[in-house]
Amino acid sequence: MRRCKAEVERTRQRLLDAAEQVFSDRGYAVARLEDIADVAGLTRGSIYWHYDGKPELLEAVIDRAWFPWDQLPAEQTEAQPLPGIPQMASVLGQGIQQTLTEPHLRRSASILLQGHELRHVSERVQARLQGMQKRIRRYVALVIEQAGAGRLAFGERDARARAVGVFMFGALSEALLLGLPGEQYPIGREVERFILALLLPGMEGG
Amino acid sequence: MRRCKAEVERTRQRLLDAAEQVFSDRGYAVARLEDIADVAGLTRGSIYWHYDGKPELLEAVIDRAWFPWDQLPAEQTEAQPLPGIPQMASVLGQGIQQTLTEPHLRRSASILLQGHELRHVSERVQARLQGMQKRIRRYVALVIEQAGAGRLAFGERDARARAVGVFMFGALSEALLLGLPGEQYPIGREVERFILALLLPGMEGG
Amino acid sequence: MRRCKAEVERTRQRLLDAAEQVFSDRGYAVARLEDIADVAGLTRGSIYWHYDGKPELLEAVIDRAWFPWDQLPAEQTEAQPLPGIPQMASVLGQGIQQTLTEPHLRRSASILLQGHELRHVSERVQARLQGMQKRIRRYVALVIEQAGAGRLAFGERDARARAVGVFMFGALSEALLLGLPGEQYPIGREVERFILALLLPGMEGG
Amino acid sequence: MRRCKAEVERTRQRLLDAAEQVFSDRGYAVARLEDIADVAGLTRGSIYWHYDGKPELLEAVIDRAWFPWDQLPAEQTEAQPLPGIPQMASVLGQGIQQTLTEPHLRRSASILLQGHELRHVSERVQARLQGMQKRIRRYVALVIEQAGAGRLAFGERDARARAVGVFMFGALSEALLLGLPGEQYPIGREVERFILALLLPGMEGG
DNA sequence: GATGAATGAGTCTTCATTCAT
DNA sequence: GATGAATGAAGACTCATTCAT
Repeated sequence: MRRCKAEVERTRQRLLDAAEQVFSDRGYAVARLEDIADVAGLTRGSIYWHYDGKPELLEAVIDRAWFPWDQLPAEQTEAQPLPGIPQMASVLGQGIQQTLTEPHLRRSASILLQGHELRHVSERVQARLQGMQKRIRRYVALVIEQAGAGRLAFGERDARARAVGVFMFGALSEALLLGLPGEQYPIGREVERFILALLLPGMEGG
Repeated sequence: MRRCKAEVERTRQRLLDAAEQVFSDRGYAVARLEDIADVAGLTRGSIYWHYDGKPELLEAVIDRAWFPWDQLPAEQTEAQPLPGIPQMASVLGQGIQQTLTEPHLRRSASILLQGHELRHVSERVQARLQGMQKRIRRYVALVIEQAGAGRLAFGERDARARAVGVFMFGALSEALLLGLPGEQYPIGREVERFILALLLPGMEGG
Repeated sequence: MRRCKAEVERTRQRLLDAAEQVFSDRGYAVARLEDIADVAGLTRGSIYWHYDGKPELLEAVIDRAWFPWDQLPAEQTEAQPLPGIPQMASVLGQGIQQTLTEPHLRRSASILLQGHELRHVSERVQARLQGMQKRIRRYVALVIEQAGAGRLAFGERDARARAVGVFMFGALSEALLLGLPGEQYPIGREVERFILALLLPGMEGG
Repeated sequence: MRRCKAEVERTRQRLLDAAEQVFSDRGYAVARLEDIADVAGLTRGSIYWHYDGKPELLEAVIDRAWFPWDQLPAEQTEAQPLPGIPQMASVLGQGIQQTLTEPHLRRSASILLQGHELRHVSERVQARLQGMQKRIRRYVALVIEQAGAGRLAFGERDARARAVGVFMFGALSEALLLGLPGEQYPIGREVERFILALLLPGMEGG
């Protein structure tokens, strides 16, 4: 019965897909390993060959999920020059849109936002959320800095970067909690517009 | 032991307080009725005298919770004239701040934001969130309308009202999910500033 | 609030009626005191003023129930001469018919036949059944004795009396277990006919 | 621990045996799954691997139970010629005796006769009883028909068949409800004698 | 006499987890 | 690698019973 490594890997991915789906649909606490196994076409018992238990399965799901903003540069580099504010707004807006539209991303986001009750399961959830927030803020701050260098009062730059992060968080949370379908509503466009509305006035007017 | 009506009412409130706390601390699914009973100083069984079960207890908690924005006027009336944008920004900012600071409000908010998994328990959760969002948007739209009547492009007013709602949602979600303590961070002030930055430019400049 | 004795007695009867009904409908073990209280128009708590608990309520119901054959003479007396076999057959048949038709009797019988599981609740149930059986047998034996004195082999008389008892038991059990309505089927007449068929041949032919 | 198929089947039988015993001893409503598990040498939880719950366990017990009269021919066939009345009486009498003596049969019968309260659990109980009654009656009617063809008034044949059924029902019920031990009392012999007394006179005398 | 709030023991049921095969 | 039987702990819910009013 020994299968090649690729085969095993495929099974693990099927398992993660299933877990992702069930965790996001029913919520981690209510999700049953049997449901996950069913979706994956396996049995409860076999989950334990691949993962140590339910919490570890959750962590694996979380660790596998990569969001558009996870690749945002944290620093100005020669290889990857920073965009201007309009382009950044577009990138972030599209990130939101994609996250809400692409099933895997949407499910992963839904799991991460499942509330601080997951704290008791894995502190990695909160760490992941914090990391995402920090990354977005840092990126926005960098772009703002470059766009309007020197013209912003001390602290103002960070406040605006934070505002962008909060707004994105809100767009995501709202859509997921209220079940707004990503395909129909141009949430990404809204995000883009309001980043522009928020950042451009203070920049251009300088 | 039968007590006078007031005593019974106090017991129910104690029960709701306890449920609020335990539901928000551990999450609804993980919360044990025994914990709630313990916190309320009662026994598991007596919960069933007052409520039909765990879901009904959740609904009672949700129905009891009133947030600052639940009282926002949905229409312009003579008795209650609409404020200007700065005052509105202040009101909404303080609402966020109060919600994150006052324990009861914070817990209630935490429960409502516990993710769409609560859908399977009570559809009232989502209805409540939607209602809150609508109320805030309507209010903001009214104030914008009054402040800059006629000067906004069609649809622009609602878009901005929506943006305010999304931002507030984000501020709340972020603080609750990441466990930011309301007392230390001036989140309300940030909300206020964001609203001003978003709404004033388009108004005054008109 | 003090009511006269008659009033109290009426309440107790209402309670016993309710208990009789609920015990026979749902079965003793499944019957809830709340159901009984509801039917009686009282509350759970007040049952305890009249009876010590559920088992005692059952006993009270059993003790109140009187079946037609409970009055059968256990001995030949001058005041109450024994009937002939045909008249006895008629009496017993009518007893069965009445028990299956009259609601109170039917319910009581249903409770008594609820199986030996009631042993664990009150040994009075089995004692009652045994008593009924003995009484019927003794009576039948007396009547047989008188009708065909001397002509029956030793032991034969008791065997036939026992057979009559068993047949009546069967008619009752069958009707109650299978839910045959007393009003529509002439079960009593059947009992009568087969007592005749069983007893007359051996008597007359002698 | 997974064992071979035969082992699993043995476990199921052990479970059914245990359920049979506990259901008949304490009564279905009062029987605890824990007791059943204990008797079977398993744990409460494992019952749910094999059956969906308590009611389904009851049904499985009922469906497994086969009484002597379940094999009685429902029709005259060449392969299986009908017996005469004396032989039939002997067969039925022995059936009763065996049912009261053999532990499995006695327990199964005890469960079926546990009263119509089981209606609320599974309508299969009543259906089973009715089926048994019908089968016995049909068989007796066939034998009577063959023994005294043409000499019985219309309807008389069925009435006597019914009487036999009722008597058997009574013998069974009485023994079970009053706890008469099958080994000591010749109840089967009594049934046989009753049947003869009831059927032979009308046949031979014709 | 009656009520209804409160108790606490009892039981079903679920489900993560283990492990022989 | 995978299966499915079995475990055991945990939790929701029921209900007889108590008791202050």
